[in-house]
Parts: sequence; C-alpha cells; structure tokens
Amino acid sequence: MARNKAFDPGERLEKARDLFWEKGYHATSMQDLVEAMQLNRASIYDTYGDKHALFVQCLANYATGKQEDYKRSAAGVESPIRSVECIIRRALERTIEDGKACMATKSAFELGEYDKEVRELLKKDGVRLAKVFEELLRKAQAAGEISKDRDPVVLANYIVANFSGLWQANILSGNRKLVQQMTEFLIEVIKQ
Amino acid sequence: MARNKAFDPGERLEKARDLFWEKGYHATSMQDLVEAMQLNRASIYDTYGDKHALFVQCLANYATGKQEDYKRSAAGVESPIRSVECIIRRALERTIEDGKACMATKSAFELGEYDKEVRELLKKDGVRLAKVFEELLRKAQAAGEISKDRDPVVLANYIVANFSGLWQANILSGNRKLVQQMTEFLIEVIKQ
DNA sequence: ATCTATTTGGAACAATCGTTCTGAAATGCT
DNA sequence: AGCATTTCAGAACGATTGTTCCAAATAGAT
Repeated sequence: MARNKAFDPGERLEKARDLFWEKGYHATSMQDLVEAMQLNRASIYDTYGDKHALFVQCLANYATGKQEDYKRSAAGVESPIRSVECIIRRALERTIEDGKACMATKSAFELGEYDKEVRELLKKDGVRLAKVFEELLRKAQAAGEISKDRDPVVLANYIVANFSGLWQANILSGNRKLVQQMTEFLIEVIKQ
Repeated sequence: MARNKAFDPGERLEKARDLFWEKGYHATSMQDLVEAMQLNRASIYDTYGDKHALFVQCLANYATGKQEDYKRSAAGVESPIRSVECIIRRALERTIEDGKACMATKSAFELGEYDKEVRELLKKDGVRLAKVFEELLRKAQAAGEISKDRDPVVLANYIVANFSGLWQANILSGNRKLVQQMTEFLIEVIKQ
C-alpha cells in the first residue's frame, strides 16, 4: 500500500530516552528531540504522538531495560541473598556508568506528584522490582541465609527505596567511597 | 533618598518558594511567579535578580527552614538516639503535611546533575544535616544506646540518604502504612 | 506502470518563554 | 517645597515553546 518508515522507531526512541533521561522532561524541548533523534518533527508526532506520549514511551522503555539489566546482573547466581547483593551493587554501578541517576527516580521527583500516567507507570515499575526482591528474600529466609523475623515485603520495598538515596548521595556528594560504604552498609543490614 | 518597597521581600520569597517547590524549576514560569508573588515583573527582577537567582534564594530559604524544623522536632529530647528518631519521623511527617516531597531532594534530581550552584547548595545542606546526625550518633554511642562498632559518618549519611527513598515511596506507592513500616525499619536498623 | 497511502522536510502557527524598557507614581531626604 | 531615587504597572522584546499544515518525495499494491 504505502511507503515504509525510513528509520527504526525503537532505535530513535532510545535517542529520545537518553535525552529525556539526561535533561528531564520539562528541560527537553521538541527542538532538542528533533536534533537528537535526527527525525522530522512530523515524523515524531506521527510515530509517537505528542511530547508527553513520547516521554511515557521513553520511560517505559527505560524501565524494562533497567529491569532486564538487574536480572542479568544476578543471572547464574545460585544463592538468593547473593542475587540481592548483585542487584544492589549493580544499581550503584549503573549510575556511575551512565553518568546520571536512574531515570525512573528522576521522573518520580520531577513529575510523579501531579502526572498520574507517569506515576502509575513508575509505581508498577517499583512494584515489579520489589517483587523480585521479595521472592529472593523469601528464598533466602527458607535457605536460612537471613533472619526469618523480617517481613520480606517491607524489606523488599526498603531496598528499592534505598536506591533513591544512593543516587542522590552520588549526585550531591560526588564522594564515591562514601556512597560505596553506604551501599555496603545496606547489604550488611539486610543480611542481619 | 528614595521610595521604600511596598512589600516584604521575605514574605513574597516564600510564595515563590512554595510554587517552585510544588512545580519544580522548569515547570514554573515567570508568569506563574508574578501571579503567585503578586508582584510586578520588574519588582521581581529588581529585588531578586533573574529566575535562576530567585530559585536559588528560594531553595536556600527552604533548606534553612527545614533544618530549623528538624531541630525543633528534637528540641527538649534528652536522649540522643531518641532525637535521631524524632527527626526521622519528622521527615516523613513533613512530607505528608506539605503534600509534596522535600524540595531539596526534588531539586537534586531535577537540577543537581548539571546546575553547579544548586548542587553546591544542596551538598552543603546535606552535609549540615549529616553533621547533626553524626553528633547525635556519637553521643548515642558514648551513652551506650547504640553499638560502638558502627561508623557515625557512614550511618549519618545513610540516614540522610534514606529520606529520599521514603519520599519517593510516598509519592509512588501512596501506601502510608508501608512507608510508615519502612521508616520504623530504618529506626530499628540504626538502633542495632 | 499507475494508483494510493504514507513519510518526509520545512515552513508556519499561535502561545508562551524569560527578560527589558518606558513612563508615571510615590516616597524619603534636604 | 523640591529634589533624587526607586518602585510600580504594563507594554513590548526577540526567542523559543509545542504543535499543525502543506507540498513533494517515496514505495508497496494492483
């Protein structure tokens, strides 16, 4: 019937995602996106919708990518508690590699309070990660790796929340050693 | 010599602060500020400088206010570890009262990575709060309230970082009970 | 090869952005 | 009272905002 797209929508979405990730939603203009994605304005609107719709797709893309990355970091690790450790260490490692804090957390603080669509997306993302931890923690308890007294749900959510603090500390202090110590402290706490 | 200002700069600054606090830096326009502060554009520029300078003053105002509020919440409490507890509980309480997360943390994630002035201000704010905790933790150790094995510096910074996670969890989950449990868990961890 | 649907590039839109300027009103000081 | 200086109100600035439209180019289907 008609002409095909001359670009790969998924690949260009990643370019948009990286820009939103770096600058945040409001500080990123459509002009910035046109240049970063190397696409015509009309092509962006036709393919992804308006700015907000594009952002939501970028955020969803980021969230699934992050989730996969976490799972990968724990792949092949047989001990449940060691898996938890791997993911926690990976969370910090990522931020250093990427040179920027987690896009989900940045977006939560920039938009989470009044943008329902973003909030719901991020909530689901948080719940998904917490469930991963919860399952690992239950297994760790069953294997006698950690105390059975603790509520896996609370502990799992506590770990997820803790990431936010590590990222903030990394941005503000710039003191890698301190952030590293805080990470190790968190791991220590969990293992008790 | 000349005419006096017909308004209280400090009082109007608080109006600007509340708006920035709610919407963030980029999502707040000068028009929004003119309306919220009930001032003429020129008066704003004459008194506070440009948008960025105004924001920095708002953030500084917020930071000192928050710091005072924390100290007030622990005033009269003789036990050092109880003082720590009071501040932690107050950190969560504030977010619920205000209906929005800590302005410092929101700003850290929105601007901290590329706005040096904001980053330095927030870094100082974080250090100041960490020092309060550090001193209380040392006293708690001396009084035998908590283990002497733990590094007060790491623990103090860990607590500060944890706030960020509690606020994020509060925004996304909207589950007050869960956030409460996470807060109590943090307190438990410190006391061990 | 022709038709047709869609992409593409770029101009153009009105609205808003942060900022500056102008002129008149107002007030403290001599 | 008169001067000096600043505030104040609002228009206006050019630049940029997100979005839409239009004509030309393109490529799959018949």
